[in-house]
Formats: sequence, C-alpha cells, structure tokens
Amino acid sequence: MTRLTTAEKILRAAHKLFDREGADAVTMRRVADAVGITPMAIYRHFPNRDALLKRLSDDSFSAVAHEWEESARSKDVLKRLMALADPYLDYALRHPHLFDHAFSVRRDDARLYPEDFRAGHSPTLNVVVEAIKAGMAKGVLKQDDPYDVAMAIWAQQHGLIVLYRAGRFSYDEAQFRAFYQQSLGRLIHGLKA
Amino acid sequence: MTRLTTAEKILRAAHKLFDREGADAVTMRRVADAVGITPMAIYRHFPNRDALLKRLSDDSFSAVAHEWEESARSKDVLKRLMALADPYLDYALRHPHLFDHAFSVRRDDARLYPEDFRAGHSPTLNVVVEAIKAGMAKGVLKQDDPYDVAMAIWAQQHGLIVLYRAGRFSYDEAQFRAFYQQSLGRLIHGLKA
DNA sequence: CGTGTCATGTATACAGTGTATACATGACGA
DNA sequence: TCGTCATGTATACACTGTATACATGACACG
Repeated sequence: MTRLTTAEKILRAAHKLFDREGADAVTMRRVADAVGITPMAIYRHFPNRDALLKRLSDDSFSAVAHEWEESARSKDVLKRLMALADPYLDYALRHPHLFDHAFSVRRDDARLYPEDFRAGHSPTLNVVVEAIKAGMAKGVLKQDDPYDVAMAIWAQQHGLIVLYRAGRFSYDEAQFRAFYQQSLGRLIHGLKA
Repeated sequence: MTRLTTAEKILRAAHKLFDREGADAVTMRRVADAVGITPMAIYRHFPNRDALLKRLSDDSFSAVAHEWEESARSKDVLKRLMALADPYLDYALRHPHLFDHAFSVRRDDARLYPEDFRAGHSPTLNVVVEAIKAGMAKGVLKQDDPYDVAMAIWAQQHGLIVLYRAGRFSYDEAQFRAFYQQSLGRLIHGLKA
C-alpha cells in the first residue's frame, strides 16, 4: 500500500460516494468526513465542488479510453465495429452515475463536432473512424463521410444507454446488452456496401 | 383573460423559470415570489418540489404528443418516418431544460420497453410503429420486429439530441437539424427492403 | 540556532435550500 | 351564529457550498 496524498484520498472518497449513490451524495462534508479532514480543507486541493466532480468523471472516463483502443484488434471490420461498442456499454453499466454525469453536464472544454473530431482530437472516436475508413477502403462499407458515420453510431449507442439509464427498459443487464448489440447491428447493416 | 387558480399560477410561474433557467432555478421561494404567495403555500397544491417538477415536464411533454400524431399524415412511408422525427427535435430545441429533465430523471410511472410499448401504451411510439408496420406490409421496409426498429430509431434521435444538449456540437440549430435528419436517413436507409 | 515563508489544515459564519409544524383567516352550510 | 374546511402565513430546522480569518508545522536561509 503506497502512501496517498490528501488530494488522492479526497478523490477516492468522492469516487466511492459518486459510484454508489450518485452526484448528489458527493457533498463536501461527506467527502471530508470520509477522508478525516474538515470540509474547507478540500478547497486547498480543488477550487470548488464542480471542479472536484469534473475531475472525477474525467479520470474515470479516460480509464475507459484504454480498454477502448484495445478492442480495435479484430481484422474483420464489421466485427471490429461491434466490438468497439462494448467498452462504452461496459463503462455505463459499471459506473452508471459517473456516466450520467459525464454526458449530462455541459463543460467548456468538451470536444466539439465536427472540428475537434475531424482534427483527430478525440482518441476514442478516432478508433471508430479508423475502422470505418478501413471498411470503406476494402469495399465492405459504402462510401460515405466516415466522421458523420461515426457520430451516427455513437449517438445510437448513447441514446440507448441514456434511455436505459432513465429507466425506460424493463430489461436486465444481459437482455439490454443483447438489445443494444442488435440495434447497433441494424444500423451497421445499413452502412454495408 | 380567464381567472387562474393558484395551482395554475404556480405551474405557470414554475414553467417560466424552468424554461428560461433550468430546473435548478425552480426553487420554492422563487416560484412563490413570482406568484405572490409564501413558499409554504405551494405545499397546499403540490406535495413537494419533485412532484411540481414532474407535473411540469409531464404537461409540456404531452403537449408535444398532439403535434406528433399530426405529423403522421404523409402517404410515403419513408417521408412519414422522417417527418415523425421533427416534432421530437422541435420540442427539444424549444424547451431544452424541460427536455433534459423529462429524460434524465427516473420516474416510477415511466412506460417500460418492451411490455408497455408492445401493449400500445405509448401514444407517441405507436405512431412510429404504425408507419413501420405499413412500410413492411408494402414491402418498402425489410421484414423485422417493428417495435425493436422503432426503439432503434428513437434511440438514434434521442442520442443525437442528448449529445447536442450536452454541448458536443459546434453546430447552430439549423446545422444540427440537417445533421440530425441526415443521420436518421442513414439508419432508415439500412431498414429498406 | 532563530526566523521568515509557505503549504496545509481548522473554526466560524453566512446565505441559500426544502420542508415540518403551528397558527390565522375567511367562505360557506346548518 | 357557529363549526368546518380550504387556503394562506410565520417560524424554525437541518442541510448545502463556500468566504474569511486564524493555526500549525516543515523547511530554506541568515
């Protein structure tokens, strides 16, 4: 067990609360209690509560980016596109509250479509775009704007998960996962040459 | 100008705040001030703040259902499906805060997929399903489960709007509308026979 | 050895929140 | 005239984020 800085302790305590009970449970007083300091001590490490929450969702989301890139191994382009959808769903199911927060809160530094994505500033979408470009080059996919196609795929996945998170499905996780893949398959099928 | 009951005044004042500044702006004290009563008087008409917010989003969303049904007139099935997407986007653009709230908050009485939708309990999705069934009967659309297809379409629309609302696009409203229709067109294209 | 300086913590206080509780007022039917 | 009931007010409480002022201890430098 390595020594933790206070800032790290704060992040861990806040992450725990966030994961288990959602953003509303992450109050300065509860985090401080969990760490064993006073609430105001948190302000020595984070400018305010919003910055703390933002840091939490940034960190946990960037952890997913790595799994993502490793899902891009399969040679079959269509299978690769399907496989790329899994880490996104996995993350949403494993950290539902963080997922909610990461995409429901406006942030000024968010990457913007199209310019930032077309410039390759999104490591996650880049992987999808690469797969799409490869598919188009091989003639497996229809010629189209790969970035627009990637966004359409992302939106499809995201929309399903948001509706699931909002309690619109009676499916359990396994059933929803099947439905998610089936829906995505429909979209990808329409993109084939 | 007809006489308004206090409950109606409360709803109007709250709606105004909600529409302009979002859910956080709807505090009991601000609503009460706008109506000209004390905060506690609101509790004579609504059990608590959550119930007031829920009532607001229910009301404003059901207003959209009517426009929706009237969009189902075109004879060409494909055009009809595209036209059905417009009221949803219109609502989201005109009442962004209410839209956010209506779909980000879990509610116990929400209709559940699949059972409630397949039983025809959702007037809005029913219209989409009818168009899809007609398309499949005419041979314009591939044979498929019409409810699953309707959900895939809904998720596509919803995902795009949620990402737009979360500030992921640099598009203005007109540009985003074009992108929205283009994305939907891609999905529908894949459903054709 | 002092003795600043600075990072890091605490203590207190304030304005804002939802809402529980107790009381007031006025309309209306018997 | 006298309940009764719907509708309002007044006050208070626990909780929130955080501004402000002060304390403490480690460390570099004369």
